Amino acid sequence: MSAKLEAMSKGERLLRMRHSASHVMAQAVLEIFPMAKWAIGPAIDTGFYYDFDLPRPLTPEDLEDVARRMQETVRRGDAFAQRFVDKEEARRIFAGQPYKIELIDGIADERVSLYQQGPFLDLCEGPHVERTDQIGAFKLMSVAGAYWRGDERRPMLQRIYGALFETQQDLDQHLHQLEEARRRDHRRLGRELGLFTSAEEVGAGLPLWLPKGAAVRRILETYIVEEERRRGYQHVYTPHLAKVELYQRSGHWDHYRDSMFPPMVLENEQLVLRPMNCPHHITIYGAGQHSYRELPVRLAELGTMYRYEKSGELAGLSRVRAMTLNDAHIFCRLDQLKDEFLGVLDLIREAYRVLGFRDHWYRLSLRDPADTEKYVQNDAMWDEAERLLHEAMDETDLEYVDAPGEASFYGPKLDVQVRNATGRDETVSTIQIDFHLPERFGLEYIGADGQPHRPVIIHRGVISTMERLMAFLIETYAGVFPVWLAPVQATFIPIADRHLDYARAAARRFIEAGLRVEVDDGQERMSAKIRNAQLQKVPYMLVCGDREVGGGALAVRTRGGQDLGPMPAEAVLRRLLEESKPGAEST
RNA sequence: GCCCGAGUGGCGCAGCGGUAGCGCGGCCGCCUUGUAAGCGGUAGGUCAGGGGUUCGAAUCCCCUCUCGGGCUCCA
Repeated sequence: MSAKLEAMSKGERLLRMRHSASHVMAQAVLEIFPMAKWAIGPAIDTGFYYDFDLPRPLTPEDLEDVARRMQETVRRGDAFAQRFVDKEEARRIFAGQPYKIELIDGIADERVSLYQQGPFLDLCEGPHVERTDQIGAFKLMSVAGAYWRGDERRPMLQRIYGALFETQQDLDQHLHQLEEARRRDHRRLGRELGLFTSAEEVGAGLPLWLPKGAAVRRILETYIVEEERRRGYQHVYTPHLAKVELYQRSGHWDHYRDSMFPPMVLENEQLVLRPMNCPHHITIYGAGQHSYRELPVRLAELGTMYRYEKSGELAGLSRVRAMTLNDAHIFCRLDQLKDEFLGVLDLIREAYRVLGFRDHWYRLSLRDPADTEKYVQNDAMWDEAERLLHEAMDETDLEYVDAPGEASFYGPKLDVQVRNATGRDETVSTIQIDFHLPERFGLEYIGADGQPHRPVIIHRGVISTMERLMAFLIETYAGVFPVWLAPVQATFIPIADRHLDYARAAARRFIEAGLRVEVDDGQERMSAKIRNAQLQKVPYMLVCGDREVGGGALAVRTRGGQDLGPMPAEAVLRRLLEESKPGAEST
């Protein structure tokens, strides 16, 4: 490494290495396809990519060929040389390269920057390393389709992704992390642990919860409903469909129709599956009279809803077409808004603590000023809601980032983004301030002045949809659920047939006490039963043999591999009950 | 939805023009067992579905469905 490179921060150096590698890759691809058109090739988090317009799809063999050619360029150690030309000259150089021409047209300056290494000349601002032998350790990972400029109406290009790190050791570590992510993947663990499944005949994006997955879900639902009850929420039940008129009134029909299943037409009405629960809850609020004294009204429901997600967007449990949201709508006065917002935030933080979510950040999702058509038209309302959100957030000690363009169609929101096993962020919690729907539905409360006033609605989801939550939990714990969440908390393991009755009677006691246990009454050896329980990540294995049967004991083994020896059955039961409280640490 | 790749018994895989195989699991039997796999036997597949090419297709081609990696979109 040169002194100049060494003087840089590691981040700056990596950026240059990765960006330089993308040029080296483009050179290799052009050697193979001289007629190729090439687009852009930036550095990304873990490496780099470059987009190409090629005469045929790339194969894995092509990637090997590209990598080989890249190594040759690296070996030569060609210098990266920058030079500047005026736009006219640049257009001549990149004649026949429509993507480059478009990029040139988009540059404000009259002068554009070019970089050359060996025979390869590219439109590029840099920066780069000095020579091609300084790009570090890389591996070409995959070929993917990507729209030119991320616009689905524009041509689909072929993108080659590469991973790149400073040293082979760093690269190996990264590849190892990817391997680890695959090991934690909720789709794989969901099958191995018997949590959920899907069936071609049922349909894409329509998961089926197996008994063990359903057990975990029930615990989560019970936990959150109880937590909400303590915080003054009232739970309701509402149907999963409604007349299309309801969504015309709410505005979903105008702004959200692409994500809705088409209407079912029968007799004289059209019914649609609901994509959101708010209209139903709003209708409940609107069905009665409300005094300012009874606000806020907090209506909650584990609301099942249906969204038509494009087929290519579906993914395991984290992106589905039928989902149940931990939903609630808070109807309050303007002067209560901030407290209610902070109350929801507090609930979110408490839930994350209990669930063990650590890696998350706060995103203030605002309207995109450049594309206001996507949203309901009411500038004053948007400005006020966004101002209030900022104000409320600034009152907390939380850091957050503004994200223009991420708002919901009816209002801005605070999203809590959680990082999953594959390193991708997804929204788990959301708090939305809504001045719009109260207007559309003519909602009112009677104020102290005896006059009708308009309430504000806070839409909020705390633990997300049960589907996405399940996916996160599986990945967070790599399937090793804490005792309070484990679908099976203990497996009783009788050593021989003569211990079966004892094991069953003991298990009965545990079940009556509210615990989730099983008896492994198979014909295998004890050690095979232990192995099975280990693979299923059952927290406790309770061995029943001659030594235990006499004294009312259970030989306790933890899934951590610890043999705790015989313990009184009652002591084990108490311990399990203690660890079954929401958020309890498992030993 | 778009680009690329993949679908073989419940699961993991082999076979890639000439009559469908392995491991795990399942079932039956034997063993009666002490902290991560006891032994033996046996059943189970319209090779995702449909169409085509061929004397012959799991293998080649086309369409559909599902899954995966991305893009766009999103809880």
